[in-house]
Amino acid sequence: MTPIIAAISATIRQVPRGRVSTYGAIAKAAGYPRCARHVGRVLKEVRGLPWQRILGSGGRISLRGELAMEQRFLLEAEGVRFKGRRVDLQEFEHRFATASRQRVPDAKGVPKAKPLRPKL
DNA sequence: ACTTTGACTTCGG
DNA sequence: TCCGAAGCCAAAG
Repeated sequence: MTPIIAAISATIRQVPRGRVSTYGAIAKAAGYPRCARHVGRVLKEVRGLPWQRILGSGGRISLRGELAMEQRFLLEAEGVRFKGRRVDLQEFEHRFATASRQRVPDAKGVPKAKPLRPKL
């Protein structure tokens, strides 16, 4: 379990029944903005997560085939309503309390502090 | 150290 | 609204 996977898993678990979040929002809340793809990776690998509550940008389901149908079914079963092919995020998106924890809390000393985006 | 791999996102047409 | 391309970045091999 790498730190990023742990952080993302924990963040996903914070989304309550009847609410949803997005890959990008989870990534940001977990302290890893721009790592939306990793959220997908975690959802696939880690078992026991409320995977159905995570949607793509705009509240659209980004899965294909039967999984997509199942996701929609599960969400509607817990009270999340769809407007066409998407969920109204204004109404159902979960707001994380502490907006965003910042980065990985270093376990040891604080030796390597590299700029987040060296390249700008 | 390098390449491939995504349950992604944004932008143009 | 629906693609395609480009950008993204840690993990895995």
